[in-house]
Amino acid sequence: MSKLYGKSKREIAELLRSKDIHPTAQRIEMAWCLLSRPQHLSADEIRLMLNQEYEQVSQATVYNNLKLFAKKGVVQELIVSSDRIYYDSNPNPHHHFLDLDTGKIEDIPNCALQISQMNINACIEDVSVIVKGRRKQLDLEQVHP
Amino acid sequence: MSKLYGKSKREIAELLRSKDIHPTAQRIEMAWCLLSRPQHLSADEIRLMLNQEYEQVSQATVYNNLKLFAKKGVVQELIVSSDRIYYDSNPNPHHHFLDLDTGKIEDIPNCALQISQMNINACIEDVSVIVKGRRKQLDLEQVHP
DNA sequence: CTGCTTGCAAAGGCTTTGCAGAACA
DNA sequence: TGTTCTGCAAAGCCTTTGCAAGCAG
Repeated sequence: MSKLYGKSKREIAELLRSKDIHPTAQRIEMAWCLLSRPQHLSADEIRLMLNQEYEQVSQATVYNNLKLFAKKGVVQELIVSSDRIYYDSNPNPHHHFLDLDTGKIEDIPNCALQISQMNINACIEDVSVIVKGRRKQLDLEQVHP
Repeated sequence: MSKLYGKSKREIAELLRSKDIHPTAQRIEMAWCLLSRPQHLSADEIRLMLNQEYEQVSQATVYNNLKLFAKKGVVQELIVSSDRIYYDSNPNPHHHFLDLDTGKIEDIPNCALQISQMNINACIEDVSVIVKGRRKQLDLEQVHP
């Protein structure tokens, strides 16, 4: 399995093809931007990032392709608040921490959270854990600035 | 601690007062309906239930009071899909199962799901687990009708 | 040439809000 | 009498969709 992040655009095109997605210029830009590192972005954040210098991708295309990416397993839709959908550049199963102070979403490493028991009479397709909290202030200077 | 469900309207009024909510007619109807049993309802489902026979509560009031109930801990906001917010009549911490066939949300008893390990450097305020899956067909007649 | 994509604009759906009138203490 | 609450209508916001034009194989 190749690296997850920091792919070249050529590699991105290949990844898209491998997921049965026709690699158009817009899609390559979007995936390249999203998959540059672990991150959690809304459709609008992605559109703004892409169009900073000049208009590269339209709003409709951003929305449509994000849905497509999620369906094909390139990224993961993340439902943490009711305002908007976030897209997680890590498509593999893992859990999330929402920092209530900053609103930022972070991945929880699988080693940091384990579900020990699950007695549910069903074919389970997905388990998502969302932990909400506030980062501890380890730095005393923040208390006495 | 008194029973959670099936309260009389008088008891509902008392519950609301205990949560620092002025018990108006509309609020009592809403809470009485919601807290009649364990359930997960959207704002619109609640409005429809309340107004089946005659207009009791307006849309704006339903939305405003649900937000108020959630803030005061009478019910719990449930974010499982991006389309709408659900309100859970059980305000205590627990987890949820989403049936992908029916779209119905069910509570997962705490005994059926346990998190064994959680190494997160933060003050945790909430942990929500959403399990998505399909109920197993235990009835063979459904396979050979 | 044909099917897929893009992008604009409009529509859709849920939720929030401004405001006037009603209810209540 | 003053504050709180309700309800109507409109606005807001994110997202989806219809459709014509563009692009690619």
